[in-house]
Amino acid sequence: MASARRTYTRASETERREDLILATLDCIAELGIQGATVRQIALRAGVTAGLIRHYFTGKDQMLEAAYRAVMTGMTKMAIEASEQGETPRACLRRFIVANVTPPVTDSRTLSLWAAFISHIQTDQTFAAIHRENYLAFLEALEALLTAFFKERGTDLTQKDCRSYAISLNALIDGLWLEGTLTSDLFAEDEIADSALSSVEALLRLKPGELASDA
Amino acid sequence: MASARRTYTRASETERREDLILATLDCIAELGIQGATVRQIALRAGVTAGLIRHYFTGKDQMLEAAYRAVMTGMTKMAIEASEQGETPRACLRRFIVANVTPPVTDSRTLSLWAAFISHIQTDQTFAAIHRENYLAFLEALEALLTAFFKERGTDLTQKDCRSYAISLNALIDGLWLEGTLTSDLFAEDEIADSALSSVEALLRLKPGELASDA
DNA sequence: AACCTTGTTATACGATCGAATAATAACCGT
DNA sequence: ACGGTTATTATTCGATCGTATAACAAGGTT
Repeated sequence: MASARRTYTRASETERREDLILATLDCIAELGIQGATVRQIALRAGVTAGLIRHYFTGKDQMLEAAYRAVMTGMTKMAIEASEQGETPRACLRRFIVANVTPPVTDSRTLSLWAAFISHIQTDQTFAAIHRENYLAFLEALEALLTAFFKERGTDLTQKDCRSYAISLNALIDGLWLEGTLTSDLFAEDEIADSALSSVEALLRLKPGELASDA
Repeated sequence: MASARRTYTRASETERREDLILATLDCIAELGIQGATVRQIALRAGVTAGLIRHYFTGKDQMLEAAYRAVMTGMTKMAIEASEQGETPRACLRRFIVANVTPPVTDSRTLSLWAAFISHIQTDQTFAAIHRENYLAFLEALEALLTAFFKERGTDLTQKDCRSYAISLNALIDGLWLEGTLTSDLFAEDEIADSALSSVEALLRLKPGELASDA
């Protein structure tokens, strides 16, 4: 009566890592970071807990990998959206809207983001990951702004561009936060409309100069 | 050789609760929410772990109390700062600056804020606390805006006022976040200056109309 | 000064955590 | 088809978690 061992299939390293990271994110989003235990994660990934230490040196390293996955996923979605625009103006507009509408505004994503942010002060690696992504986002925004103003014929010092990027980034972050945390308080397109008209105001454009389809 | 018991002094209920909450916040800020265990909290509060359940029904309830303490503390500081202004314009300006400068921009506070935010999706009580404070902040901002525009003679529909408040709140939140998370990237007054000129832009004021001392 | 209330300590319990180790089965090269 | 490699499972370990309970001492009352 030897109890049979579980049957299993071997997976490629990248595939397995990905599964484990996704399972980690599921746990954090649904159960909080407290509920993201190696056992719970393994359960969701369909493996046993011991396997985690075969792919990561420990739980901490896996959390770091998960943080990277979340942040790069967010910026990637926004950048890809902007690349679908045909003019610098459309690119900028798409980038802004993408950041304050689904799938970027997602309660699950926010939950993950906040859980990791709270680790930045404690863990130096998390701080480094944050900085990487913050600077990448800022750079993307600066590039979009530069192209936009160049097309308009407005010349812009690099300093002003950076200053605009910081403000716009703050506004976008804030609207993303509010719109996601308190989504039931806002109408369908209220946040997106607010984002566009606010950006127009921040850049000292005329109303509709960025948002209108004309 | 009976081992002596610890000597202790009885404290008033409010005092003891406060100590325990402060100790909780210390733990979360320095060790992360994972490190905020009943034993560690009790250690910092100078009591033994069992006492916690004499003042709270459990650890969760104490965390909720701690969350309330953080949020009311933040909004209180900003509102008190605004009340020191003598004109509606000064009140608004002070309110904005207070939200993006110390002691509100404090890495410790941010750490606490994020840790609690990540619980909002999981715990309904945390969601309710968040909503209370968000709405209170929005109301305070709307009141400041109403007074400001009334003094200027600009009439403003309630809808526009709300819309402004949402945008301003987002900008303030975002700058608070960036300025605190990445404080070493910015010069002394860069964030505060950026906040004021951005608010001017958002409200479609002329540059300096809000910020200048004139 | 003896008593009563209760804030506080001390200790124990069961559950669960992350990590380590040994056994095993799946896949690959031959 | 077979043997070697190793990805994966299974099991165990010590530490630590939140909670429960009992013993105790501090401070007020009479």
